[in-house]
Amino acid sequence: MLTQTTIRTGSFNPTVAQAHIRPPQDGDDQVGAIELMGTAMPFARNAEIYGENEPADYLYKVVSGAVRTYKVLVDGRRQIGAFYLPGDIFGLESGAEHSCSAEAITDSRIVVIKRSAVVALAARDNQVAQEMWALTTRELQRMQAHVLVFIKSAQERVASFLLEMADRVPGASVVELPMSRQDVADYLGLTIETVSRTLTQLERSSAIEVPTSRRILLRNRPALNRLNS
Amino acid sequence: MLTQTTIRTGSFNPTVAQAHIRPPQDGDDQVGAIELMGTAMPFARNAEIYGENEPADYLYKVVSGAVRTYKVLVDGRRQIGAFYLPGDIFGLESGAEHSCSAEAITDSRIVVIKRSAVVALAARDNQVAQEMWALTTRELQRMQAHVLVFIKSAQERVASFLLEMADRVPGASVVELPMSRQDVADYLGLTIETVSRTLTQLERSSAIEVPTSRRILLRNRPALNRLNS
DNA sequence: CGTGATCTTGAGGGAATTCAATGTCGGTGG
DNA sequence: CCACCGACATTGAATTCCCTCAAGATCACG
Repeated sequence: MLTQTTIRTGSFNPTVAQAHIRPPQDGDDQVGAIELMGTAMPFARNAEIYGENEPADYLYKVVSGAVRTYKVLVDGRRQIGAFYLPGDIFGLESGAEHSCSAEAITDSRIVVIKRSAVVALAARDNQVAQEMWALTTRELQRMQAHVLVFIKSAQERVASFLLEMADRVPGASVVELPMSRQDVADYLGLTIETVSRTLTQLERSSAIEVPTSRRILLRNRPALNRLNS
Repeated sequence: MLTQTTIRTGSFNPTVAQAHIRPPQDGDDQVGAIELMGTAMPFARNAEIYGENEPADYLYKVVSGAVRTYKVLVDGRRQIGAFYLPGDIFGLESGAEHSCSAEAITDSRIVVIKRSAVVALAARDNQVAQEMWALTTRELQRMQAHVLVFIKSAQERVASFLLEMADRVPGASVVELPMSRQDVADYLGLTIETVSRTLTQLERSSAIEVPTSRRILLRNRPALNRLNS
């Protein structure tokens, strides 16, 4: 028994509206044709978007907010597989059923796309089919990269995480974390205490600055990159 | 610094033969149309099949033998992402370049398929396009399942591994491991010593039997499943 | 300003690693 | 056939890094 995590209460399981055309908006940047189908839905903080083993009839795209996907063991240990930020598409990991659960980290707006619509479109338009394949491949690469954190020390894991988050908002060297320490811990395979202590260490060594718990300044990227191995 | 692994010498980088039609053979079971294109190539034990960041012009299918895909950190720590056995297709994790390296674990025969041929086929035949997407999705699911081992104890990791391997040769409750303890360790995020000790523990508790180091009998599946959480 | 949720810090313990030595197996050559 | 060798595996002892348990600090919110 390693990490013991209190199980969160996912509370909100939406009845999904019909797909229809909508005008483009912010968060539209990852895929061409696909983003035009579907309708943005609000999800409250900690609301469940879908559950593991539920039928996977939809794909999802974050418009605003943030999402975590995760699996839990029977005893409550939780492993977060990925965080999704505005512009990201998720729900690709599914065959007939979702292989993970997904929850909104903060209040979020999410475009919900009927999978069958995408499949139908892909059947007519090979461009779309290729895009879906490519998108899934990119997700697979992301996972394979993520697995590397688990052979790293706590310092290295946290440094990798900060750099990873920083790279997702290009240019800025201030990281605004939407997720709690517990989320970070469950993403990195550490405990909340170790994450906290490690951030303090990094701050003491002047690699970062932590003005508020959710805002982190990268003061010395080379140092962090060195830890990133 | 956690696991330190001696870096293996991948030595053999094949010049790949032209794709052409060949009759079906053993190991043909995962995909319909795709397996008919390409030609089986021999790879020696520990030979490199492809390297990380090499252009990804081919897909691969194991006919006989076994393959590992992995990433290494600069200091030599290695994380194995997956093992592939006869019938399995690998190399899907690639965009333009491979995101992992791949090596033959034992002497192997591997069908090498020109990616462009698959893409061309997929462009004409939506069935094929769907199949490729589905195959990549399954790979993604496999990875997501694998990530769960990293929140488990050593006993749980080894038990999971044995059950996973056993499920890939349905029916048999004897697992014939093609890979070394080091490979297992780098797959599970443990050290070789911990893997060894854990197997001994499991044997002492009568959950398994280890007649030779590469052959493992599952004596008490319920006990192993309990550890699998 | 109290209350709960979240985060930080400390002390102590434990599981896995590290380091080191011994054991086993398969092959090769005398 | 057996002795030797190297690769691989097992076992032991000591260490370390992270976890657990516990207390206190900070923050958001009513």
